[in-house]
Formats: sequence, structure tokens, C-alpha cells
Amino acid sequence: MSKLIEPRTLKGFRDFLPATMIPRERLMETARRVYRSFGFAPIDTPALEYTEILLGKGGAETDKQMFRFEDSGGRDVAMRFDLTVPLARFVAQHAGTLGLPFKRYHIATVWRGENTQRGRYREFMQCDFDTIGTRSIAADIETTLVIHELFLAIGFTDFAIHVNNRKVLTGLLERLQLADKSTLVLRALDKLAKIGAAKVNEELASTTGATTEQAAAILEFATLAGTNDEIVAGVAKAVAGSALGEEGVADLRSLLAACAAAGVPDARLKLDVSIARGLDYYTGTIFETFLTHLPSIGSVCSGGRYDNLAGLYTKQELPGIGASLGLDRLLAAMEELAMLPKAATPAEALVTYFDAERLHDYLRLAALVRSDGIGVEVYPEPKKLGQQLKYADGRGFRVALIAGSNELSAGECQVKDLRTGGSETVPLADVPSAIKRVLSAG
RNA sequence: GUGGCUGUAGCUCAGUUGGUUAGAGCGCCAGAUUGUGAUUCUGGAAGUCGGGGGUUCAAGUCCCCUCAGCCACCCCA
Repeated sequence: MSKLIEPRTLKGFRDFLPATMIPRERLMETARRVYRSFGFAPIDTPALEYTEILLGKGGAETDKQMFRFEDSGGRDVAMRFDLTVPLARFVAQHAGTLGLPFKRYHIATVWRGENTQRGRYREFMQCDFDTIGTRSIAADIETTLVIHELFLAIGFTDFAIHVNNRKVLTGLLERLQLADKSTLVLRALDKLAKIGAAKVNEELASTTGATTEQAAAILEFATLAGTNDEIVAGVAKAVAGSALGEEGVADLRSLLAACAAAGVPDARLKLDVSIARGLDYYTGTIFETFLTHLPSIGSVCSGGRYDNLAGLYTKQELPGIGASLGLDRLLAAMEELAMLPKAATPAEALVTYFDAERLHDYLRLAALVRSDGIGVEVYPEPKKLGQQLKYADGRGFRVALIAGSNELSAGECQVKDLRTGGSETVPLADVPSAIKRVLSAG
């Protein structure tokens, strides 16, 4: 006899059991629904691309994280590590037929060969949406509103979209004559919340060679606090004189005003001048979204504006703005926050196989219920009723339909609410509406 | 990729200075209860002690390697 192969999965790659796949699919459906409601259209692209396509913008870091190999035809290929770079290639290739502005959403798996941690996997799903081909601040505003709507639709009320604008940072650095060090400064600032002002100060001095005055100015800027209005005022003062900086301030003002007018409460949209995003390609508005009750898991939805998305692939200048929901990270957070239902079945109702002679009646009953849009399963064996109810309860069914020959010969069926334990007996034709009553009750 | 912590039944964990057939609770299966699930009682199944190698008369316990998870750095969803 041959030796068994140990069943196992790769580091950072996971199986999804029904109990996690059900809420995962629900999240995707929610994201799709919200994106569509704002007019974003779905697209898809290949998981595998020519390495030169993906390598373009990222630099050494993404290079190291990519799953890259030679295919059997000798091509140098790699698996996509985000959905933005494939989008850039996609619009460069299809802008002609798509027309601009182009709004798309893309829900797909991406791969990064980095070290794993809670909420950080090597294979994970992103839910991106982007608006390509417009510089209008209206797109920035809409992006913010989509993120806000998305989290509400998922079921969160305690979250904060941190917003900033690269132009104000760049403006400040221009004034301080540190513009050429912007990436290093941004990296240091990004850590502010984590390591504190003193450490950031040290890092600024050591990596950028900033003088004490320069570092102090940057930190004073980054630690501006108060209401959004107060921070905007502080920022305006700090960048005064820099055309770019003043532009950024104006953008932030428009964004904040429009979102407030659209009903986004101040608590959920925070101007946070310390967020910077490591990625170089952002040029304007930038976002990071944090969960109030689990900030340690990091940003669960991030994005921003870029001036020229596809410059590597086309001469046509394509500005755009978008954001990415980290579905798997969010799911890990929801799991930890006990926000996920434990149901292991996607169906609401179970028809018990009570009387061995009545299978046809049960199948007919199930079809009737199903035709009303309710998920229903018929238990496959005429086992003891107690066991069938235990199965129904364990799997997370909400309703059990019980009918022995007594009920069936009277043309009736018992509809049992598995949460309360109560039940009512109704004519067969009324079973769907009785189930709906139970479902809407809780 | 670098460093640290962890790894015993499906789950949560116990396991004494290395010493006979590795335990508990919960869960699971069956019965008490041939028309009603989260109670009670009875019985039962289930463990390559993450994997491999080494030290030893003897390893779940010590050492090395490896795999995986978590934490920090890095970066990011």
C-alpha cells in the first residue's frame, strides 16, 4: 500500500469552510450591490500577467512579494499582487472602446509572497472600485461616499475614514526644501500613530537628514489635532505660499464640505494629515479606513487619487481615483469582533423526513417553499425526529417544517421556529408566508 | 525576508525533576425516549503528542532541522 499524502495547505493560503464562506460571499454581494448602486461596472482580468506588466511601477518591494515563475512556454509570468496595476494595463488596452470616464469595480483574488499574520495572507481577496479619466473633485467625493456607504451596508457604524491629501504634504516639503525626500518623510509619518512623535523625529533626522527645525515643522504639521475644520485651518497655515499645498487645502475643503452635506458624520470622516500610504503613485486625496473597535488590524479599505495611472502602458494621460476593500482582512476583523453568524447552511428551512412513505409530499412541499425564494433542504433520511431537529439546529437553520401523516392528510404542516422553539400548524399553501413571518421576527 | 513566541482528541486546555496502556471539559455518535432540538442519565468513537532526525535503558517532556499559526520589523488589504 502506498503512503498517504498529508493533506495540507501552503503558508498564507487557506481553505474556507461553509461557516466562513457564507459570510464571505455575503460580503462580496454587499460590495457588489453598493458599487453597482453608484454606477460602477464589473470587470475581470487574468490572475497571471507578463511580469514586465506587473513589475512596472511597484519597485523592489512588490518585486520581492510577487509569485513569479516561467511558464511552460518559457514566458516570464507573475500572479497579480493587486488589482490596480492590472487595471492600468486594462484601461491602456481598452480605453478606446470603454470611453471615459470609466467606472469599474473588480472583486478578485490577489497574491503576495510576504510573511503572514492575522488578517495578512498570501492569497486574499480585494474589492476595488475606481473612476478613471477625470480630475474632478466630484470623483474624490463620490469615492468617499462609496466607502462610507459600503461599511454601513456591511453592518458597521463604528469606523472612521481617514482622509488626507498628498498635495498638502508635498506643499509643506516644498516649503521646507525637502521635496526630494518626500518618500522617506511619508514613510516616517505613516508610523506616527504606531511609534509616536519622538521616534518619528529620530527617523526623520536619520533617514532624511532633516534639521531640527525641519523635523519640528513636519511633526507640528502631522500632529495637528481638533475638529476637521480646525485641522484644515492649521494645514492652510503650514502650507501657505506653496501653490500645490494650497490646491490640496482647497481639495480637502471641498471634500469635507460635500461629505458633510451628504450626511457623513464628522466622527466617520477624519482629516488625518499623518496618513501617507507607502505607495508612491498617489498624488492627491488618500484614504485609509479603520475599525474603531479593532484598530490594530490596520486599514481595511484604502485608496487614493493618482494623476497618471497607466503612464507605463500608454501615452494617453489617465487620471483616476479609487479604493480597495480588503475583504479577507475585514472578515478576520469581523470574526474577532464576533460579528459573524455561525450558520453552516445558506438555506433557511429544513423539511424533516418524518414519515418514510411521504417523501413525495416532502419534495413537493420543498418545491413550493423554494418557488417563493426561500432556501430549503429536505433531510435525506427518515431518521428520528429529534436527530433531524438537532441537525437543523446545529447547522443554523431558522425553521423546521414537520409533517407526519396526521398533518399531511389534513393538508397541513407544522412550521417550527428553531430559535424560540414555538410552532404553528398552517395549511400547506400558507407555509411560505409562515416561514417569512418567522424570518422577519428575528 | 529578519527576529521572537506557540503547536497535545473536532474545540479549549492539563500532563509534575524525561519513567509503565496520554487525561479532562465541551462537541460528536448511539441508547434511555418508535411525533419534536440547546436539560438529565448511560454507553461509545476519536490523539501520526505539527512533521523528521538526534541524545537516552526510557522523550509529549531535552537538542537540531523543518512545517504552520501568532507577534514585532518591513510593507500593506
